[in-house]
Amino acid sequence: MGVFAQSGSSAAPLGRPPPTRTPSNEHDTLKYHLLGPSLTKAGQDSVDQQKVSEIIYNASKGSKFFNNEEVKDKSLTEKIHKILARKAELENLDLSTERRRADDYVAELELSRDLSQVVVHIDCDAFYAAVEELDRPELRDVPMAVGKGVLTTCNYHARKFGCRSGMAGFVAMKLCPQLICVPMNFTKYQAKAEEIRVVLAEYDPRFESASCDEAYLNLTRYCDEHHMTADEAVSQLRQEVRERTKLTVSAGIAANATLAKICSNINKPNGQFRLASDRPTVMDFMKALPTRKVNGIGRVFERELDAIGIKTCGDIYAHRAYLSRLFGQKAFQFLMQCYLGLGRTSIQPAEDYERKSVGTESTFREMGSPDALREKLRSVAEELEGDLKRTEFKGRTLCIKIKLHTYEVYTRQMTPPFAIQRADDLYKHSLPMLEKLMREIPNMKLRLMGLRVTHIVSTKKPGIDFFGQQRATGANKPATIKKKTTDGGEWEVWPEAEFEEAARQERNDEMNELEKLSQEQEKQPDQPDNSMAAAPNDGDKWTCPICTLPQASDDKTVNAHLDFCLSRQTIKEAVKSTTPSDHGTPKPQSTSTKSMPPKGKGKRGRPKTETPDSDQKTPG
DNA sequence: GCGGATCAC
DNA sequence: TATGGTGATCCGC
Repeated sequence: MGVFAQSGSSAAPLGRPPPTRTPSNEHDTLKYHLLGPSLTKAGQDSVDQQKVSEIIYNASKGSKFFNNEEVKDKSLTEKIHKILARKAELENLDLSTERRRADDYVAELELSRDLSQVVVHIDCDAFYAAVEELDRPELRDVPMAVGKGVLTTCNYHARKFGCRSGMAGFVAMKLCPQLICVPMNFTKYQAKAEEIRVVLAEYDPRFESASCDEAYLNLTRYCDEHHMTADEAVSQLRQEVRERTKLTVSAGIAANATLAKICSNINKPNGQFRLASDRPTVMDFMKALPTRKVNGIGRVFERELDAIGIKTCGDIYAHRAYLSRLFGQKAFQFLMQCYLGLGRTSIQPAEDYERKSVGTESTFREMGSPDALREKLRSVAEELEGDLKRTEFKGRTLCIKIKLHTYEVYTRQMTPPFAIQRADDLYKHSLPMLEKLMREIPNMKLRLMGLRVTHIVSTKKPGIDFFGQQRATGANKPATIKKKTTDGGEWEVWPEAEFEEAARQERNDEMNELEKLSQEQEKQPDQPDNSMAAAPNDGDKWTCPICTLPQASDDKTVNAHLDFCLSRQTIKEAVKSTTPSDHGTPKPQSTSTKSMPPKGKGKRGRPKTETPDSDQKTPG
C-alpha cells in the first residue's frame, strides 16, 4: 500500500518522466530502503515503522554508507523513470500479439500445475538467538541479538523495538539501548542444526537443507503411509523437534516450495499454516499477496513493480503484455508463475546441487597504502587456499572484488593458464588486477577485498566416493511416488545421472591431465617461483608480477603491459576446445520424462527465472 | 565472457 | 563512533 510517495504522486504525464521530485519524496524511498532487506520477514507487526525508519535515517545520515545508499537510490529512481517512460511508449502500441503470447504461456503453465504433492517448509524461529538462549536462559526475557557490528539475528523482544537481522549494531542500539549483543558461535549452531536434521530425516530422508536453519520436505509419502493429514504430520514433527532440541520451528504446508516458504512465515514464530491445494484457493491467495513476500522479489524489484502499478501478485496479470519488454523474458516468466502460484514440487538433498564457485572476502578498516593492500591480498589468497583445499576444488577463473571506502564495488576477473588452488598462484594472478585497479582509481582506499574462483574443477580422487553416496529414493518424484512400498535397502539410480557422472569424470580426468601438463610447462620457462614479485618499483622501473619482466613505470606502459599479460592465453584455448562449455554436468534436473514442463534452470539472484529453484548450501 | 546489480540467508 | 560473508543468477554490452 502506497509505500512509495513516488508511485502515489505519479500522475506522470505520458511519455515523460515526472518532473523534478521533491526532496521529501526522495527521502521517502531512501528511508524505506534503509529499513533493510528483511523488512517483510520479521514478526514485527505492531512496530511503528515510521518511527523506526526515522531513527535509522537519523543515525545513518551523513555517513559514507548513507551517501552511497543515497546514490544508489537516486540511480534506481532514474531507472524507474525510464521504465515508466518505456511503459507509456508501449501502451501506445498494439500489444495484442504480446498479450496472446502471454496467455499462451499461462495456458502452458497451467497444464504443468501439480497439486498432488505435500511440500513443507521448515523455518527455525530466530535460530541463532534461540540457540544462545538455551545456553543462557537469562537472555530469554530481554532484547538480545547475535552478532557484532551487524546483527545476524535477534530475538522477538528485540524485534519489538524494530531491530532486525542485517542491521548495523550501533543503529540497533539506538532503537533499543538495552539490547544485549552476543558474539556468533557458528559451530554451536551447526551442531544444533544437525540435531534438527536428524528429526527431519525421519519424515523425509531426501529433505532439502536450504540453509542452516531452513529446510524443505516432501511429506506426501509420509502422510500416505501413516494415514495422517499434513497438518497432523507437521504438528507432530514440530513437537518432536521441540522435545528433542528444545527449539521451536515454524512450518508452511502447500503444493510447492514457493508457496510453502511463504506460508511458513504466516504463523511465525512457533506456528504452522497450510494452504489448501486447490486452484481457486491458490489463486485467491496470490491475488492479495504483496509481491515482496515472494522469494526472489527484493527491495529493488518491489519498487520497480510498484511503479508500474503492481503491488500484489494478482496485479501481475493485468500487465502481462509488456512485462517481458520492461524486465526481460526471465522476469516475465517468473512473474507469471508468481501470479499463478506455481513453484518447484521436487525436493532434493542439497548435495545434489552442484557448487559453482568458492570465494572469500573480508572487511577491514579503511586502507590505502599499496603495501598494506598487497599484504591484505596475500592473506585473502591464503584464506581462499584453505577453503579450496577444504572443499577440494581448483578454479579456472579468478575474480577479485574490492569495495572502496565510499562503498562502491568493483570486480575484475582473469583466467590463469591452468586451474589454481595454491595461495601463491591465487596471489600471483590477482595482484596484477589489483595493481591495475590502483592505477585506474587514484588514491584508492579500500574497506573490503575478496577473491573468488569460478569454473571450478573438483580435485577429489577419481574413483573414490564418486557414486559412493547414492541415496535412498524419496517420494518426491511424482512419477515414482506411489509405486514404492517400502524400499528398505533399495537404491535407485537414474540411468541418465549415472551416465552424466561418468562423462563428467572423464572430462575431469582430461582436465587434470591437461593441467598437469601445463603446470609442468609453466614451471620450466618461468623462474623458480618468484611469486613475491610485484616488488614495488625502484626508480622508474616497474616489475610485472605475471611475467616478472621490468617495464617502464608510466601508467600507459604499465596498463598496456598488464592488459597484454592478463589476456595472455596459453593452455586456456586448448582446454576450452576439449571440454564442453561447462565442465560440470548439470545434475539430473529431475524433469525426466514429462513432455516438456516449462522449466528453465535458473536459480537465485534476481528471480527472473521461472520456478525459482532453491539454493544449494553447504550442508552439515 | 566480463562487469555491475540484485537476492537470499 | 564507523553498516557482513558466501554463493547464485541475470542483464547489457
